[in-house]
Amino acid sequence: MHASEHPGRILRMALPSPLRRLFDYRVPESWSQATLVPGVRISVPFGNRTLIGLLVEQTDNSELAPEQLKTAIELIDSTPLLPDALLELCRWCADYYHHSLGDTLSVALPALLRQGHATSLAEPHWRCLQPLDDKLRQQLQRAPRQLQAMEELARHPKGVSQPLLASLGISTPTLKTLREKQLLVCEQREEPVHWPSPLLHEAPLPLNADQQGALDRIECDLDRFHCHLLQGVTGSGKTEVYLRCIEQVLLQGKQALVLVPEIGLTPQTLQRFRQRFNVPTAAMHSGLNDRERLKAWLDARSGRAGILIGTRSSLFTPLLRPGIIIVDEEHDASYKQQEGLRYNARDLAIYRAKLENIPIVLGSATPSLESLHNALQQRYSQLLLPQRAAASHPHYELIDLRGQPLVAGMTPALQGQVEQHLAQGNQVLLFLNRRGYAPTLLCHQCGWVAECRLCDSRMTLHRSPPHLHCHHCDSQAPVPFRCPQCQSEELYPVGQGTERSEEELQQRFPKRSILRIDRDSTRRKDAMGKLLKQIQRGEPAILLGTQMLAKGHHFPAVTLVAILDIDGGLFSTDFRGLERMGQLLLQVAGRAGRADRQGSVAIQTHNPEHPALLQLIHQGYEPFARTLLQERQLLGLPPFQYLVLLRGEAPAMALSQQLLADTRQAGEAQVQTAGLKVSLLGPIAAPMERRQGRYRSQLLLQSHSRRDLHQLLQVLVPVMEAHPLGRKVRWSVDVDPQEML
DNA sequence: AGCACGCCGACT
DNA sequence: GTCGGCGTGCTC
Ligand SMILES: [Zn+2]
Ligand SMILES: [Zn+2]
Repeated sequence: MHASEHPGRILRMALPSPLRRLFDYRVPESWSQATLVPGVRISVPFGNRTLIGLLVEQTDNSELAPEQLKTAIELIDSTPLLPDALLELCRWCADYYHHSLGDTLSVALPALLRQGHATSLAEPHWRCLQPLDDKLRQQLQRAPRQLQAMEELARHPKGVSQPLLASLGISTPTLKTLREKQLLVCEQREEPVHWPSPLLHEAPLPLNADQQGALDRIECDLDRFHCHLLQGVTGSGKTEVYLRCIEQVLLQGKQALVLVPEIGLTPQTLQRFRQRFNVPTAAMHSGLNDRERLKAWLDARSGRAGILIGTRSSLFTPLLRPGIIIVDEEHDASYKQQEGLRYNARDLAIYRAKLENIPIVLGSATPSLESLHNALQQRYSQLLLPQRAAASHPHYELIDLRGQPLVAGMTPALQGQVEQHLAQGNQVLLFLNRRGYAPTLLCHQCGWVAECRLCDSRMTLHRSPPHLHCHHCDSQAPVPFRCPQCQSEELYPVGQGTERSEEELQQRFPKRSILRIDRDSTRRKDAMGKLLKQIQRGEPAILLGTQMLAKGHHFPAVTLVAILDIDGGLFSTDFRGLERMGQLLLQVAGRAGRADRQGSVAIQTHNPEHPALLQLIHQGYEPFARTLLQERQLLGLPPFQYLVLLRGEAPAMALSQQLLADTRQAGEAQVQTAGLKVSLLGPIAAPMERRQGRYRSQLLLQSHSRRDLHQLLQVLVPVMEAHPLGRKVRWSVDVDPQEML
């Protein structure tokens, strides 16, 4: 330890680098001490480049000798970019997921701030200085562009921002000309921070008794940390409860953070919030450009926005006066990041609520087993919304596929039902979770199947346009005309994808409109909107689609939902397979039924006796989930024990196996010496050994104790970092893994 | 991760 | 002779 000659003159920085440590710098002589608070951005020399990092703390001693330290370059902020709570959240997150703090902060901050952009988005505003009278019109008669600009600005005497004017086709040179004529003035302006009143734009909907009960419970702990699990079936009015909670929070002058799944942030969702409240609602989703993202972030931080709605990474957005966090569809897998910093936004949201001492509401019709377990253990309050606001519970029916002749993947019985519902003027939704034409292309003569060059998987056959496509690595290939093995021309598609079902449905129901909704049919911009519009008209139609159809959208004219093949979900290799199946099934089923009549749900299966499936449809989600919880307990799986998955992938299997085997050995030694209660399983080859040309294997750590797991990783991560194979093998630490694949 | 350095094969 | 492959080391 070296003491510096000037106390407090060493800057401990988190830098955007995967290195899991902090870096010390000297303060330039010229800087004043006063403004150096943790959380400000500072640019520093790093190797032979310059990086922008965040100040973590100031100290007067360093592991390194003073002459080994470089001097910081530039102080970018006078006030911290992130408030204490957010800094603490990022520190905790980096620690819990064993990630570098600098990289964690990079995930938390909008790209423009990482690059050093200012924390204000003041825009030039133009305002007119003279009324646009006839005399002035006369003067500008021969300058139509200038006249257009004056007309626009005369309509908005308070001024209009330059980008908005540009979008109306009014160019900056035109405006500058008018300024020279003393007709306009330009000023830098930021939007006001105060909220318009009244807060409400429209009156809230009346609540039923259950909704009121849930709201009362949440309101009674509005000023402190508490976690609520709001469990309500589709159509039970969860969103209205959210809106009423938010209203209370806004009335106290505080803000709300609403997290939604990746595909949940539809224009309709946003509209619902903006229609209810006059207070600005900021949205953050993948469709924003860097500037729009920064604007939303700054609006939340400054308190300008009363509500921030966003997907996973919005969790890291600071709020000036945090009041509540809502996690909608809390069971959704998209809350877990699947690469880099593998955080779970739902779990971090709970920790954030604790830090900020505010309530959090987890909402779902089909809660994750983790959250349900916590509610059953009384760690969360469980708020039930059992009734569907309008329609009654749908009617479920299992259809045995065994030995049945199929057309478009449907048994004769199901075809009959479809016909019947269409004839009554209703819509029918067919769910098939498989894109493309067929999952396999097979040679009838020799048994050859089209496989991916880079993965241990089969290529999916697509017809429009014709090609083979690997859904695991995105590689594509032309459809062969002859079998590459035996030259036969008898190449047959095997299995049923949405494209093929669409084709067969058109033959089976030639007079009906068939609307296919999957990633391929909605790829073009606007295509989704068009399809939704057509569905919303309510004319009889068959809607055929994948997961996309199940999430977010409501189809009031649908009275029959059919799941063409549930069996894939019943026998997944992943331990969450059944949980996922149940959640997806109920989510799809929730599309059935309208206000005035009961909906039907038909489920086709080769396993009509499957106990979990029977329990789900006869007793509902919670009994089904309780059974799964018992199984998890017996098997030592989450939420009863905790898991960490160490993954490795390399150009050869031996490399990643070796790294993980050595890691395991180091782990066993540590378990011995430190007396940790952790089991190490593996390394084993991943369920799909080769993916994108890389061989993958994994080492599983399992324990009753999060503390022991954490302590073990504290040793193992440096072992992997220092291992000579740690470079050749791409490895990652996945705490609380979502998928084992 | 990024970037430099350095050591070997194969090209003008 | 040098151009460039990637193994190795380092980043306050
Ligand atoms: Zn063949
Ligand atoms: Zn592939």
